[in-house]
Amino acid sequence: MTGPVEPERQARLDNIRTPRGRYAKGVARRNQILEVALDVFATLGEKGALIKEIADRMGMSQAGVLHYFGSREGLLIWVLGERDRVAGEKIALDAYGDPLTRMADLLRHNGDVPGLVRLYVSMAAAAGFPGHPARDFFEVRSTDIVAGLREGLAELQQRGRVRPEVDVDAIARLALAAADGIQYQWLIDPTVDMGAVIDTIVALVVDAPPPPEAG
Amino acid sequence: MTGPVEPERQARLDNIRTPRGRYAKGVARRNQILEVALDVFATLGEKGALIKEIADRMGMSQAGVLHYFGSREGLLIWVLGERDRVAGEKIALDAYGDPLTRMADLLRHNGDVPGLVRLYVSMAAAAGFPGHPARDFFEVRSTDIVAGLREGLAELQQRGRVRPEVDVDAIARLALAAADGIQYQWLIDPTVDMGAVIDTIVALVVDAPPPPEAG
DNA sequence: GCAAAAACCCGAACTCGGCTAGGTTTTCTT
DNA sequence: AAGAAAACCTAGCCGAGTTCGGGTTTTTGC
Repeated sequence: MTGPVEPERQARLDNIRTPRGRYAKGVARRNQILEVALDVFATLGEKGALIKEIADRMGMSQAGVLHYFGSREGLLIWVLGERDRVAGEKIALDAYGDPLTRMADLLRHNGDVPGLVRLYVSMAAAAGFPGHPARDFFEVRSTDIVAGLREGLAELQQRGRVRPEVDVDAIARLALAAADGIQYQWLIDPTVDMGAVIDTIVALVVDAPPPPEAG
Repeated sequence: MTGPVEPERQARLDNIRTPRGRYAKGVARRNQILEVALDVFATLGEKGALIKEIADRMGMSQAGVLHYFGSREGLLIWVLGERDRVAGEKIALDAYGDPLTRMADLLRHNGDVPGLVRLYVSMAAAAGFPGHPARDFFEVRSTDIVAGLREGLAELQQRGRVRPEVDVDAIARLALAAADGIQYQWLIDPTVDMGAVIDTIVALVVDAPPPPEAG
């Protein structure tokens, strides 16, 4: 997210004492913590993801972990961001089909990591509180997702695979809501097929692609 | 929910000591606590809903409150049930239109009680954990809702207001997922119209009612 | 009506987890 | 090599839920 800034030069000119930034060891450690935390959340869930647990696995103290993230919630937010980044990479690979089908794929992939789904859902709930540190994260995130879906759907609409009377903005919002909702539906009943919900939307809205050069 | 049982007679015959059940004062107090808790959650949200706060408003001690519910989570579950009950009563009054439109109404009504929505969402997330005491509650609840929707939609389908090729079961699940998802969408952006998402589904699936006895 | 039983309810201690303060060690810069 | 800042630890505080023992109030059987 935030790469290492380098305000040293300008600050030097201003004769202002500049912070050094993290040491090499520090950034490595920080990434390790993130990795471990991701794993802990995935297996133990948020409830079991005590910073004590993470610290133990890292072979360091609680305070040591806190040193990097300030608070437990701070760590949580970074874990979410990391999860998004990883998922984003994965989805970028097989970037075929319409945006909704891609979303369905992503959801099915989420079926492998219940701990993270749980973390995501509970963080989202907590972030609903005004002033919550993660609120920004989710706000940006959902805005981006809706925008992406709308764009993709509008393109399909221009190509004639979505009927012109369909309100692509409404569909985009519906898809996001359904995707979010089905995840915690799935948490209490793991037999539900998360992708199917999005498929339902696709079936209602997206027409089959035209036969390849009928002739 | 659980009325005062009366196994005294049989137990007497068996010469077994029977529990007395709650006293009149007890059930009254319990209901008061539930009412207060509902209000506290609605205004302060789950984070601020300390049992200390509820106890203070009741003019009693934390332990006193706990006496009735065993644990904080126990209380939370009862609050959710109570909220469902109240909402159910309200929706029963204006029981017009198709089931989806009724659901949209309910969602819009939820816009008045952000604290409860927050509680619901975060509890649902927590209940995702295996063995969580609230898991049962949510399981039964969503099963019931999906069944109700499916039934209502099937009826509409028979009356010809839903096209025969539509999979009512899939739509029911989609609607529930969308309803759940839009709620926490709304938590982080209160400007979204929660009902609109369901309306989108209605627009896709439900045809206009036939003109009243044309001719 | 009068015990006795059971529910009611409190004060106080205990637990557990996040967080802070402050000091010590390690790493980097010059 | 020296000094400054990051890395990291120990110790302890604090807030919130939970437990426990015991006293008080309400019911109920006789």
